[in-house]
Parts: sequence; structure tokens; C-alpha cells
Amino acid sequence: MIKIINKDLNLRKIAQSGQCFRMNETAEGRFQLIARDRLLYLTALEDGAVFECTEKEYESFWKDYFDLSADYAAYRAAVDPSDAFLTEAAEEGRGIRILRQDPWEMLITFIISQRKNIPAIKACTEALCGRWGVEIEDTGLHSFPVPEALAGASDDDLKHCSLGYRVPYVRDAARMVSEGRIDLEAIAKLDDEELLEALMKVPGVGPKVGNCVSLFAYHRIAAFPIDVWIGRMVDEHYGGRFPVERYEGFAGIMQQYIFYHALQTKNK
DNA sequence: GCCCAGGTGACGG
DNA sequence: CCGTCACATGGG
Repeated sequence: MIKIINKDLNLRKIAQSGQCFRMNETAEGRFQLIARDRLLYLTALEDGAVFECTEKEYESFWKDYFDLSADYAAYRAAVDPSDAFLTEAAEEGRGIRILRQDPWEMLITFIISQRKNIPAIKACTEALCGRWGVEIEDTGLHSFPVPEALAGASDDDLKHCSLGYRVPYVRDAARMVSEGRIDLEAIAKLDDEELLEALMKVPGVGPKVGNCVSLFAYHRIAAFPIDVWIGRMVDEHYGGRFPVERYEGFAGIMQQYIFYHALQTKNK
């Protein structure tokens, strides 16, 4: 058990922030998270969280996964004080962190995400995991399927996961990765622009999905994905263009605060 | 029945 | 370069 006290670590906000689809609050203040081949349970604290794992697991994996070396208070302090909207969004989103998730999983889940709401994305993801993932130590829970597993799936089987018109996107992306036509590890060394370009060679990946993968898998915190929600917020509060230059190098953090704020507002 | 969801690719101008 | 449109599926 690892207890982390940190005012910028809020499990519920992270789970609801739309960046991850396999972190769920299974009981009040208790969270289940599946990442790569790992299953983790966590408990929310007022300011922080308890990680149910060994110190070694925390230090070697989860600390980095939750980006716990970064100072999010500093990011929030950079918010333009004359920008009342972002000031409020950043305060509301205090506790959100940008996770370092698996590139392959992010690629597929964000290809699926287009024209779906978050519950639907989660349902599709769980369907894929249940059908082609590997069970994690007799828990009945499954890891996200490896590329070869999805590459070998039939279109008909994929269709039963409610992928709709995205079936060819998922199938072709899986083939590209499993055949080595895109190397998701190797492209990590590219700069932001080249990385986005490489990701967008995958069918079904445009600027929005590419930026989400850059941000949530490769931790390119300058990436600023624009979806319908962000688009609305930017139109409404910034006349159509967010001042990314004011947040040079970390606009993606601001993007996440704005996205969370938009979802919270909708859910009221 | 309608509208919408963390968009993209094809097509025509 | 731009704008428009179809693309499955499920929930409100």
C-alpha cells in the first residue's frame, strides 16, 4: 500500500476526464484500473490516493503512469489571470493529470472514439478486451488485446463489438502495427510534428485522434486535440482560436481542464 | 421519429 | 485550399 498525498491527484476527476476508458469507480472512492497487463486498485483520499501495490511497482510503473513527478500547480499558476473562464476550469480540474498510457491501446480506443460518447467508447473497449484480451490472473478481467489478436479477427466478429463503420479502421490499424508498417515504439523518438504525421498515416486517424494519441500515450503535452466539446468552448470563450502560444509546450494540460469543465457543465 | 457523440475520408469547387 | 457529406450504433 502506497499512500500519496498530493493536492493535484484526484482519482475521480482523472477517471472522468475522458483520457482513459478502463479506470472505473467500482464503489464510493474506490477505483479499478487496467493498464497494459496490470490491474490496480486505488482508494481516493481528500488530497491524493492510496495505491494498492508494492513500492517497487509504484516506483517502477505507476508513479510514471500518473505523471507524479510533474508539478501541476505550476501549470495552473501559468493560467492567464485575466482569463476568468480558464481560471475557473483549471481550478475545477485540479487533480487531473495526463496519464502515460499504452500507444497501441490509445490508437485503437481513440479511433473508436470518433462520433461516440464516452460510455459507448468504454463499452466497445470492454467488448474488445473480453473477446480478444488475456485474462488477468483469474480475475475475470482482461487486458487490452495485442495487435496480432485484432489483426486476426474477422470483420464480422469486430462488428459485434459495436464498432460500426470503424471496423475497417480498427482492422487495418491492427494489421499496420502487427506487420510493422508502423512502429509505435520507434516513433516515440520523433518530434511532435513528425509523430502526429506518422500517426495520421493510420486509416481513421486524423488530427483529433492523432493529437489524443500524442497527448495521452506519448505524453506530448503541447498537443491540443480539438473535438466537438473543445470546439464549442473555444468558439464561445476565445472567438474560435485558443491562445496555445501563451501556454507554449503544455497547452494540452489546459485542453484537458477545458474538456473536463465542458463535461461537468453538461452533466449538471 | 429526432439529435448527438473526444471525426475522418472522399469528393467537388 | 475550402466546404459538404456519408459513415454504424446506442442513448436521451
